[in-house]
Order: sequence, then C-alpha cells, then structure tokens
Amino acid sequence: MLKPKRLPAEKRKRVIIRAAIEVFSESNYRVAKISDIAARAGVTDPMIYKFFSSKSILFQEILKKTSSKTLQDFLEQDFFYMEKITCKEHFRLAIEKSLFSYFSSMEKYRKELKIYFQAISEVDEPDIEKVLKDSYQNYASLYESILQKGAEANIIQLEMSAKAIAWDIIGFMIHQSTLFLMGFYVEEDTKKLLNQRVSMWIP
Amino acid sequence: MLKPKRLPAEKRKRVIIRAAIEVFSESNYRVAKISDIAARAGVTDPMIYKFFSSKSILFQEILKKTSSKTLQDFLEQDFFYMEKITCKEHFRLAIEKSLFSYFSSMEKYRKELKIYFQAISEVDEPDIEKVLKDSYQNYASLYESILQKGAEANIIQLEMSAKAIAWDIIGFMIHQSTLFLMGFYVEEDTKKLLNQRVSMWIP
Amino acid sequence: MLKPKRLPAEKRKRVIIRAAIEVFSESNYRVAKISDIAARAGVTDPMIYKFFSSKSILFQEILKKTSSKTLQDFLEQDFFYMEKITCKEHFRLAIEKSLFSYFSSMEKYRKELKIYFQAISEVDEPDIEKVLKDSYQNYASLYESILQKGAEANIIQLEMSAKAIAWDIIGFMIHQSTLFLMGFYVEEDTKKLLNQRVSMWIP
Amino acid sequence: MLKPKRLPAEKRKRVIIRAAIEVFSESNYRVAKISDIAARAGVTDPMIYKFFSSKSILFQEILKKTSSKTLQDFLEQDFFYMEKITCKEHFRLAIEKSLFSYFSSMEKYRKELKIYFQAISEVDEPDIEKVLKDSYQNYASLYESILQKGAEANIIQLEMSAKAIAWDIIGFMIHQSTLFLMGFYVEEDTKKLLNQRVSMWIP
DNA sequence: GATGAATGAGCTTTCATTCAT
DNA sequence: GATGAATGAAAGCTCATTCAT
Repeated sequence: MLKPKRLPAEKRKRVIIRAAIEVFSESNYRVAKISDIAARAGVTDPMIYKFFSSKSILFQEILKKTSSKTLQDFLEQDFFYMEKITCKEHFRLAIEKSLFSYFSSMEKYRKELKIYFQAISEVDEPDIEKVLKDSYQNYASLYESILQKGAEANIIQLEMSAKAIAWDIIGFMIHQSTLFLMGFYVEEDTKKLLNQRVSMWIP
Repeated sequence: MLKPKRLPAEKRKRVIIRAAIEVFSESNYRVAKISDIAARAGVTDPMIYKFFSSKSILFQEILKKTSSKTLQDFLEQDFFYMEKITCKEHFRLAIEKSLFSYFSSMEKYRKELKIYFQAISEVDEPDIEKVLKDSYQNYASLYESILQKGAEANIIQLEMSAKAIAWDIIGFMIHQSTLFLMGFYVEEDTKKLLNQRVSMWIP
Repeated sequence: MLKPKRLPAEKRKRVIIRAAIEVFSESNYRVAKISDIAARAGVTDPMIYKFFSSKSILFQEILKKTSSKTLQDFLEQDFFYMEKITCKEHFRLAIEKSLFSYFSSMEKYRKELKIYFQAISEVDEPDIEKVLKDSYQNYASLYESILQKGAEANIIQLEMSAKAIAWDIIGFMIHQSTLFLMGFYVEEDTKKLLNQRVSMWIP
Repeated sequence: MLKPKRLPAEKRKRVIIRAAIEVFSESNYRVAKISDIAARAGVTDPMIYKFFSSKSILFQEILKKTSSKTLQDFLEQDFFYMEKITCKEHFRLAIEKSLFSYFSSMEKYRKELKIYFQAISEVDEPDIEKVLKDSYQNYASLYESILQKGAEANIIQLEMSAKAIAWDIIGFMIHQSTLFLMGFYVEEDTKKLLNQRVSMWIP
C-alpha cells in the first residue's frame, strides 16, 4: 500500500465515503466491517471515526449525501423553470423529463441505490429510518411544491391533493428503481407507463 | 420463567421455525440473534442447535420450507389438470389463475416474503445463494414443463423457448411480490398486467 | 442401529467401559464426548449417567478397572508362590518373570495404556490424580511386600529400603510403557536392561 | 485492574507467547482457556487474536517457535564446523556434544517440552500433526545432511542410510526427553548410553 | 428401565470503538 | 494529525448433565 498521503479533510472524507459506498454495496450494512472500509480508503480505522462518529452515522451520511446529490442534479437541470412552462402540456413534459432523467441516472448510482434498499432492512434503527424517510420526503416536497405552483398559476388542475400526487410519483420512482436493481427495467416499458401516469396525475 | 413445556421434536421444530420467521422478518438475518429466536420460541439457545446446525442453516430451511410449501399449495390446486385444458383459452386461464392464486397468498406469506428479500442481501453466502436460486428454479421448471406439455399437445404455440417464458413468468411474480411488500400492490392493476402478459406469453 | 437390547446392568456397564476406552484412546479425555461414547456403546447419553455419575468418574473407573485387572492377571499367575522360592536366584527370576509378563501384556492393553498417559495431562483434577497415584501405589505395595517377605525370610538381602526398590521397579515399568507407546520398545533391549536392574535391586 | 501498559507489537507478542507457554504447560491444550492466557499476559482476550488467529494457531506457533529456537541454539554452537573435523573420532565427538548440549538444555525448555508431549494427544488436528512432524523432520534433516557430508568426505563410513541413522538419533532424543519429563533422567546413564549409541551409528 | 427433551454454563471468536502517544 | 494498542460487549456454538414421562 502506498504511504497514506496527507489529504485535506474534505477530500479524505470523500475518499472514505466512496470506499464505504463500495464496501457496503458489495455485501450489506451488517457484514461490511469498518476495517474493510478503512482498508479500501487506504486509511486506518480510527480515521473513519475522525469524520464519522459511528458506523451508523457513516451509513446515514451516505444516504443523505446520495439523496442530496441526486436532488441537486435534479434542480440544476431546472426542468421547472416556470417562465417556460405556460401550458399543461409543457408542465406534463417537465414532469416526464424530470423523472426520466432520474431513471437515466440509475446506472450511475447503482451502488448507492443498492445501499438504499439495504437501508430498508435496517429501519429498526430509528436514525436510519428517519434519514430514509427524509430523503423520500425531500423529493416528495419538491414535486408537491411544483404541483402547487402549477395549480396556483392555473396552468394545471389537480383532482387530488398535490401531496397525494407527489407521493404517488415517489412510489413510481421507487418501483422503477427496484425493477432496475433486479434487472427487470426496460426503458421502453417505463416510458409508456410514465406517459400514462402523467396523464393520470395531471389530467 | 414459565415452566418449559416438553414438546415432541416435530412440534418443537415447527415452533422454532415459526419464531424464527417472525424474528427474522422483524429485522434481518444479521440483526436477529439466535437468542431472540430462542426466547420467542420459549426455549434456550441450544435447543435451536438441536434442530438446526447453524444460524445459516436455520435461515436456509425457512427459505426451503416456504418455497416448498407455496409450491405445494400450487400443485394441490392443480390448475393444470390437463384433461380439462383443451384449448388455448383454457390454457391461458390456467396460467392466469395459477399466478393470481400466488398473488392472493402473498398476504398470508408476508413474513416469509420479507425473508426472501433479505436473503438477496446475503447472497455472498454461497449456501444461501443456492437455496434462493433453487427455489426460483423450482417454480420455473414447473411452468416450463407445463408450457412444454401444452405445446407438445398442440394446445398452444410458443414463440419463444418454454424456458425463456417460464423465467419471464418468475420475473413477473418477483416483481409483483416486491410491489406488494413495498405497499404498491394494486390487485386491479396486476390483473390487467397479468392479462396482457399472458397474451404475450401464449400468443 | 439395532434396537438396543435390554442387557443386565453388569454387562451394559462393561459395554460402556469398553466403548469409552476406545473413544478416549482415539483422541483424549477432553475431546472425547459423552455422546460419542454413548453412540459407540449403542446406548443413549443418560444411560452413561445411570452407571457413572460424571465423565470424570467414568474416566477414573477406566483407570481403576485397568489397574485392578492387570494387577489381577499378575496375582493369578502367582510368580511369588513362596513355597517355590527358596533362594535368591529363584527370587530374582520371579521378579523378572513378573515384569516381563507385564511387558508382554502391553500390546493387549495398548488403548488402556494410552489413557493412562492422557491421565497425566489431567492431574489438575485431584480425583484423577488420586486414582493415578493409587494405581501406581498398588503395584508398588505389591512389590514392596514381596521384597519385605523375601528379606524377612532371609532369602534376599536388600541394600535399600523395600519401598525405594519397589518404586524403582514401578519407574522401570512406566519407562518401558512409554517406549512401547512411542514405538521404541525392543524386547531384546528390555530383557537385557531388566536383567541388569534385577541384579541391582537384589544384589 | 492494573493500568494496561502499552507495548510495541513485537514485545506484546512475546509476552503472550510466554504466558501461553506457561498456561498450556500447567494443564493442557484443551483445558487452558484463551482467557487464562490473556489474564496471564495481562491483556484481554481479543489481544490474543490480534496476534494469533485462533487458539490452535497459537499452539502451533509455540511448537514452531520452540523447534526453531532450539534448532538455532544448535546451529550457533556449530558442532559440525567441518574444518575442525578431520577424523572419525572428531566426528563422533561432535555428534555426542551436539546431543548432550540438547539434553543439557532440557531443563531450560521444560515447559516447552511438556507442550510438545501434549501435542501428541492432539494429532487428530491435522495442522498440529503437521507442525509436530515438521519439527522432528528438521532435526532429522540436519543430522542426515551432516552424516552425508561426513561420509562423502570419507571421514566416516555408514552401515545404514544416513536417513535411517538420523531418525534413530531423533528417537534417542525423544526418548531422553520423555525420561526427563517423567523424572527418570540421569545424566550419567544417558552419557553412557549416548556413547554406546554413537559407536553404533558411526562404527 | 430407558429415553427424548431441555438447559446451564462456558468457550472461542468478532467487531465497533476508544485512547495514549 | 495519525496511528498502533487495547478493550467492552456480545454472538454463535458446544457439551456435560438433568428430568419428566
């Protein structure tokens, strides 16, 4: 092993997270050992604790980071640049594009996705449960507020509460993620389904 | 402690398996402790080892038992009583009914289903991987042979190999199971999808 | 396994001891399991406890039984039938014959011998230590009393106490037993050595 | 508890080995508990596992280390500095001296010797058997090669193969070790026997 | 008289985590 | 700032032994 370089804290932290993502995704939260992660990151065990106060916290940070990063990707593309959305059809398209963009990024985030599904088995740890819920909540809130805005601006009319629709959208995302991880994802099918759903959500 | 009742081996084994199913399904394979299972079954740890030589074996036995029990349920209903199946439509119906019967039993086997999905995270243990694969394989073989028979009897014509179709059927089952566990299962939707698929499988 | 016959207690006990001798001699006191012994004897574990209150007791009984049996063999041959021993030379011959008879029986008692040497590693259990010592003591006492009788009858003259000589005889027996178990026993050599020693003991 | 001193790994390992030698030699491999050894070494159980991956490995390392240490002592004294050995008499003397040096060191290695004899009861563990055999083999090879050299240089003439003689030498060593441990070792006697044997080996 | 059922007690081993240097 | 040394706590598993039937 190469002599461990002195890295600036932020960088080192990122290296550790990257290593942890790999190690966790290769087995699971319980089987993965701190020392495996440390070895993969090229540091010693206590270094992990310098940045993350416990294994659980490290796991949670991964969940949070992944969630916020994908959310970021999302916002940056700004599918919902309202100036451009002037009619229902545009609105529908924006929803479609945003979701499809998520589906397209699944390959890139395959490992993180696996970790998300592991997390489901760990919901008896309340902290983990919270992070998991929050992460879904963020997405839901985003869609909820967008739908709200669209409705307020009279661009669209909703038949259900914005919240209910938002959570159905999240459900669809999770569902497709599962299909993806299990090897059942077929882009064409999803596209069609997505189209149908959008018509349902925004009638 | 309540005075430990003496049970004949077969009964005790069943009690332990039941307890293990509960304990495993409430958290996961790694988190569940032998002593939790023992306590739930109202026995001491060593009793577990009288019946199952290791925790992993116990887990595997649950997987196997569940698999063979649901398969049994299946065979007993004999959807494929060939004397009665004389035309393609009957054949299609038999497939539909058999699958729908499986979907209907998911609620009954919710815990076992959860354990099956936990097992996916444990496939780095080769024994567990094998049991998992075998269990799917059994179902696949069943459908394969049925399709084969139907084709040989000229009741149906297949556009793909019986094997490929069989595995697509399994995929559909797994997919619906996932939806179910995640709370996304809607009987109506599944019925429609099932209908479509059957038309695909048996054109 | 054949249905366990109802055996008279004494016979059953002997069967168990025989099984225990085999099982112990094949590994060692700690590694040998009660259930192995029971299986070998064709009985269930609790049966062992019917006859021997603990594993240690069973081990001790083997030591005792072996000791008394070989001692018995010894006495029966009556090398020291005093009427026939009228001179030093006869006395020496009796000693020689008695020891040589022991050496000749080592093959027959190989397993028991192994157990004796195992017992040495277990002397931290005081009971076992006692049995071991007693067993040597019995032999020693025998020789001591014979030497005493010989001296009192003026057949032989001793240069050391009868006790000291007796224990040296025991030492020689143990030594030869060790050689035997380790595969270094050569009858010819032992015969010569024995002859020398006898001259020493009875000058 | 006394505050646990921090020791560099090498030192700590030596402390543990020393403790293990004592604890093993005081009872036996099965009776000695890891926690006994840890306590004796003034550490907690897991420290043992930092250095030795299992109890069996620890035991084996002791056997190996002892074997290589005594062999080292041996080689350092260089009884077989060939320049000085020019005639049969010198050669014989070298053999005698080397063996006698070993016998003289038995007191120093009494505990290790006891452990070696324990190991015999544990030969059903194949790893232990191997270590034991290798350890004897090393000594045998040493003597074999020396005898070979002597014969090739025409300093001595052998009546048997160098290998056979080498193993007879090992047998003699083991035998004397046994006598020593059982309290029957008498330097004088051994010297005489040794002298005889050497005449046999190198006639 | 014999056994199947059950357990107490204990051992090896693992791992997240801390702390002195 | 980084690490090697050390441990607390617990888990899986084994085995001699007991007891109800």
